[in-house]
Amino acid sequence: MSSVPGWANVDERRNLPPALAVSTVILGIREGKDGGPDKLCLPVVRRIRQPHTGMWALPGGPVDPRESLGQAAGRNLDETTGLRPTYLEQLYTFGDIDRSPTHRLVTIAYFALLNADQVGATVQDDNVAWFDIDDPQIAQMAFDHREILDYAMWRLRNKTEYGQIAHRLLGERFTLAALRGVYEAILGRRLDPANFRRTLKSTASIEETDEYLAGGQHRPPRLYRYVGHGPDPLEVDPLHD
Amino acid sequence: MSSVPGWANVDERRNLPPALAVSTVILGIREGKDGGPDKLCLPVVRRIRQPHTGMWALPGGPVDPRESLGQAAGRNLDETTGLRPTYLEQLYTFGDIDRSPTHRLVTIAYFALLNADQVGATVQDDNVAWFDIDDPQIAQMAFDHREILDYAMWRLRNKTEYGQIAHRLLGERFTLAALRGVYEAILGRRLDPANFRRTLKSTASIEETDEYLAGGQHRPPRLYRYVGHGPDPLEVDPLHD
DNA sequence: GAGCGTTAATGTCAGAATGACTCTAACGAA
DNA sequence: TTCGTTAGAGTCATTCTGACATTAACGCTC
Repeated sequence: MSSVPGWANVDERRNLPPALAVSTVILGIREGKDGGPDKLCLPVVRRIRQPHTGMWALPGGPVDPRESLGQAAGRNLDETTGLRPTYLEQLYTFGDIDRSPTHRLVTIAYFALLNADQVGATVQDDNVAWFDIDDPQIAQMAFDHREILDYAMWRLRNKTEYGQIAHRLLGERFTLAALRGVYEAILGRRLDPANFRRTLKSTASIEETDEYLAGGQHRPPRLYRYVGHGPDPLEVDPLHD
Repeated sequence: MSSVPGWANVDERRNLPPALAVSTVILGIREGKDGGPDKLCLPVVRRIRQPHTGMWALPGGPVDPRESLGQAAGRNLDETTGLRPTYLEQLYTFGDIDRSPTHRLVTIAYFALLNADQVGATVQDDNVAWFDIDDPQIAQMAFDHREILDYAMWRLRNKTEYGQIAHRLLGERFTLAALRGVYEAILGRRLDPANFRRTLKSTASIEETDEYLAGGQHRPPRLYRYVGHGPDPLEVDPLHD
């Protein structure tokens, strides 16, 4: 383990308090190419400092003493990518001793969702890029960020209540086919359209509107709306679910 | 907000890095009194320092720079209560600005389980006590610890895989009735013994032994064993579930 | 030892939920 | 008008679930 300019060396850092940071996995959905299934995608930032210079990393940064953890996640996200997601939830805190080669770093990981028209709309910057979730270019990431991403996907797939999550990846109104695309992207398998319709119609959180999506080549699909509980909080607090 | 001896005052602490601590919700199970349902219970410690002096709090303490977060939780647990649980899992990180009246405090909450013969076996100390989960004496706790406890219960109830959790609250071998008692204590309602048996027999993680529990007044029940995946890790890492 | 009370363990049955599939409706394009 | 495609409703067999009945095996009492 080598000493890096600007950082305390190994012996010194043992007595420093751990640095506190937040990182965020931000997922959006993008239509599948030529009839393929929809894909989850995310923005990542290129590291311009030591360690892991040049590698892709999750957006994030230090926690200011005057802000809460959720606020820190939202602010860092805005500053590095210009994104303001509609959903933000705490994932897990990573604090292994050697997860950063240069100093002791404790990172609170967050999980965010973007609706369709925010996907791709980051600041113009060569150091920010979007990748599909299975793109080989992010098979390796800085620090343990690839593990954080895998954990986020695991959590997403094991959510019991999808209604909330699916509707935040789409807009205010959506077709059942679009919603099914979201489910298929998350679960990684095709779903029967008829059965999907039946089960979703039996859940109370989605209701049909009187509008139809015009302009398509075939029978126009009805638009649906998510009727969740209450307004959209910036941070979903699991204490009050 | 008053200045407390030994702590930085409000203006000063705004520029200090947040203090990092761990706290643990440790649950065990205890047989119901006179035929009643089994009860979940936990040890708590009395605060002997500012703030919230005299109130009950979750066991915990600061994170040492040389240990991982899980190690910090286990060590603090052992030092304050003498307990070494068979299961330890990270819950959530609490970091609101005003959760401590005296300083900025970020707490990583952990969740632990004890098997039956560890319940009540804490160090001899007037400042450690065991309470049933619904005991009015812990309706209020120091800091936001009551919210942490409520969140731990919510998480426990919403676990999809109970086999692992239930068996760690019992010993190596257990009867189906005892296992049902655990489920009933967690879910807070009675379960049909016949249906409970059926569903559990269909899960692969529990297998029957050739032994029976002797000494009872009625037909001796068969003993079962949990056949989990691999050895017991001190810290369950959700990345590799 | 026979009968009784209690718990262990198995069996049955109806209704709900689920997956695979068919059928009809409504659009644009040819 | 016909055709291809997607929207949306319906059918049916299988599985899952909750409620309840039945049999087995102990200790206890008489």
